[in-house]
Amino acid sequence: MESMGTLRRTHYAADLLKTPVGAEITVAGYVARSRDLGNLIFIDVRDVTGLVQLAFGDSTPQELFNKAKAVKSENVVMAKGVLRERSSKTDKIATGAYEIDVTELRHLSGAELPPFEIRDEINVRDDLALTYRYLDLRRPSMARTLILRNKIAMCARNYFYENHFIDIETPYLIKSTPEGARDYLVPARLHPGHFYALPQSPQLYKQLLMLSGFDRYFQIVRCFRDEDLRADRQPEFTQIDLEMAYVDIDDVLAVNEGFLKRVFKEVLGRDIETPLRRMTYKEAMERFGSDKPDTRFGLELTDLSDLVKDSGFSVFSGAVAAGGGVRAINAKGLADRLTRKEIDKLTELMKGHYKAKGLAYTRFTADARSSSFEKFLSPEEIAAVDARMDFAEGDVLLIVADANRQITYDALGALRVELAHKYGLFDKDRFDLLWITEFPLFEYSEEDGRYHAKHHPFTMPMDEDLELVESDPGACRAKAYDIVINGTEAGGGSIRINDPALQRRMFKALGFTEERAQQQFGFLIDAYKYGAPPHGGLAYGLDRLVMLLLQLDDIRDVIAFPKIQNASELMSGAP
RNA sequence: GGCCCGGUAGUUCAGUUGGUUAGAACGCUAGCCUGUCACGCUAGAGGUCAUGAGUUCGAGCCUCAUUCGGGUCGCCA
Repeated sequence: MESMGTLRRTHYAADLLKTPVGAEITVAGYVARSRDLGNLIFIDVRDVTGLVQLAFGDSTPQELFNKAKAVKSENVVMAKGVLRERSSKTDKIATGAYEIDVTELRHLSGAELPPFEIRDEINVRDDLALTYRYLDLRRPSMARTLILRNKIAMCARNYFYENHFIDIETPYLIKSTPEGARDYLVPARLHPGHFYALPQSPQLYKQLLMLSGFDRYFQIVRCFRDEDLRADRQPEFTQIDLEMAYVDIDDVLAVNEGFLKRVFKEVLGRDIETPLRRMTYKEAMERFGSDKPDTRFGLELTDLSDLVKDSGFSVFSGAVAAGGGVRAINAKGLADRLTRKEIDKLTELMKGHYKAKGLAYTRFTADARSSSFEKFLSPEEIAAVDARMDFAEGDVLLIVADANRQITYDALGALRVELAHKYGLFDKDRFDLLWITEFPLFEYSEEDGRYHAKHHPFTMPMDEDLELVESDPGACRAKAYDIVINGTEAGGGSIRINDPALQRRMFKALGFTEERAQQQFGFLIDAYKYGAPPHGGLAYGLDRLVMLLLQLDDIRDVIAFPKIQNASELMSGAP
């Protein structure tokens, strides 16, 4: 091991491209790979920006040459020398046309052999990579990802700052919230038996800031939810959180469209068309079976209830009679690939995961038209279904019928996504952004026998639905919106209630007694008595945004030190 | 909490119907090599087949349990 002495880095790998040949420069980093050709040695040094090749040959003094020979993988080195063009170039790496003719090499640190090779091409077991996450992070793709994440965060900061949003920190040790996800709890030493909760979001605080006169608030903030993990869900995650006063829906969406346009331009160099498309919750459910529709492909749902309600197939007629419905997808042109066996697999998926009773089908190949249900239908009914579905040779018709309409949505919504991914039915290079609006204000909980707030209890009802809060809560729509990108919810928000009287009605509809509302949200209810401008906001999942922009499918790939499925952290062993 | 998938050399994997000494590639070690860039060539080291029990003349392979990891449903206002 040697010290740096007076040597200091002058250039990163990426800087080579804008440095004149002949310059004397110093680089530093890890030995990614060395190639010893006998009387010629090449060493690839990796820094956070990329690779640079060190060359040792004819002009290298013997002592220096021997030193270069002894350097092993992942050792830390610093090298000074003259930038020159390679006599044989490669376009496989960014700096492939250049190398450094080394005059001085410092061997700053040895290194044990890492438990896995540090290369992007290699696919190491997740748990091993995460146990040695600090080594995993040396991989160039991880560096690229975290640099890009930073760029997105900077872009958000700049944009919102320029638009007069003020970054204000909100507390992490807060009062536990009654509804929603489970809270992480922290014991309060000075109050034995009492606990703080870690915030699921800064929701209440950002609303209070609007009442304090900070018209526009913004924060990139960590949030915590003690729920099970998924490929796109971590127990602690980062939100780009914002709130604005003196606004209605259109104002919030417009500001955020500006942000999205800028992020896509700055980070990916892509122009997205604004204003973004908007779709109501109702339309999204009916056409795509989901409140976060992936609109990069078709396979839309079609309601067949009216055509088959009197049919001899009791599964169909029964579902309609029970108040549910019969919905279908036409898997256009997939008859050859979607074999009977594949359909059976999909049926199991629908039954197992989405509570569908089954999956009715008609498969129309050049050889035959086979169906699980057509024998029960009249020729007129079949013809009517064909016409509505635009069903023809080469297609497969897939139908879910259920007394519960939601099940037909869930099952077919998942089915169209499954089909599209399995058979590559969309352009992977495309980005579809849209707003989903007019969410239901309430959601009925069978378990609790009462309505829950779908977004949160401070969400403003739509102006024309105000009376429905009492008369028909299930039909009442909210001033709530989600931003959906390629079938993923990237963010969401709402306009908040700023009228104490309306807030009281809301609590009442949710089954809160006056006392309970006061106990849990007293400070907030009181605050609204002292003058509250109309306001609303939105929060993005930063992790998901990074994932989407980089087209990654695991949220752990965009977080430096993520947790695994049981919410522990393999490297440190927490908790 | 339910269901599904997986654990074989440092790494990624193969391993036939249960049958002799468990293989490959990469990595590692040593030697040779003056333009490589996944350098090449030669040789070598490296294995409690996740753990435990069972079935069997015989188990990497079959059974059960445990454990670790992954996916998914519930859950995620």
